[in-house]
Amino acid sequence: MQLTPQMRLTTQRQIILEELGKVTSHPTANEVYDMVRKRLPRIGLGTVYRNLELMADNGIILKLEVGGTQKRFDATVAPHYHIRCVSCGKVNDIEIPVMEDINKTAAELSQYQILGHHIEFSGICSACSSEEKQLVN
Amino acid sequence: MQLTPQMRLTTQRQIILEELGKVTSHPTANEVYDMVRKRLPRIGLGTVYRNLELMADNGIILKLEVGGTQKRFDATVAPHYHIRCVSCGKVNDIEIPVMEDINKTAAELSQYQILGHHIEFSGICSACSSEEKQLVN
DNA sequence: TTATGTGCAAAACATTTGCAGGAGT
DNA sequence: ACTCCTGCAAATGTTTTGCACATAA
Repeated sequence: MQLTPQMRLTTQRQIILEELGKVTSHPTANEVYDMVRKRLPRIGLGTVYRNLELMADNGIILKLEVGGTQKRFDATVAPHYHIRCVSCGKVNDIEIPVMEDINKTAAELSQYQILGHHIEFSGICSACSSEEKQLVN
Repeated sequence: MQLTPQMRLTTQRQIILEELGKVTSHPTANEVYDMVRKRLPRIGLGTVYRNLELMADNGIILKLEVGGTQKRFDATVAPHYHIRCVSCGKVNDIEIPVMEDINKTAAELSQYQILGHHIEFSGICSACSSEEKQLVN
């Protein structure tokens, strides 16, 4: 997708951005669609996909290419890391300091022009581990 | 998918594993299918998916949930990190020492039971950056 | 006014699954 | 023999796209 300097501020885009900003849950495109549809019942899923993609390309939001089958979106563009529960699939932020220096290390140890990095932890969230205990009993 | 202790050694499984072991390119399921089909022309894509999934669950291979639309598979199960070219989409290993300690840090700073982590760098590979130069000229 | 954006529906991909027949143990 | 596994094809799930109409600038 292209960076279009003349990107119009449409109602759909405003509301997508507002709704994404309200949550910390890193929703999938379909979840954003459901949230937005409460306010704009006639919006199309294609519009949601197109605009999330466009905003991600323009650095307004973050597209997370994490584990699981669907892409997720995040209104927080400042660098940070994520943790995914292997049991329920939910993705959360994790408050670990960002390692700025490893990009330099990576540049030295590879033939690539490094653009960035992302860390994804995997684990079991507290909600799922208490469920697990209940099942065992 | 389940861990079945009585997992049979079929021709299909042997060949999938052999072919995956031959390459360092982290192929997608479809690419594995193409490789395997040269030796087993009647194998089904479903069989490839089923077996890659099964082997990943048993720790025989690694399933990479990296950027891009498709999952990728890796015969090297020892912990290591990856780098993806944002231009051509290829995924390579990157020889950066694995940080074992950050799992502990993550456990302290979160409510999760940490199982592991993965780092994915993004950048532009040397092949793509030389192409880029040619296009500019 | 006019280029850009939207809704809708179809298409394109990626992956999973049901089932009848085949093969490993 | 008795499971487990495979090939095939259909189903499912996710994302992209074509197009006629709508709308922001």
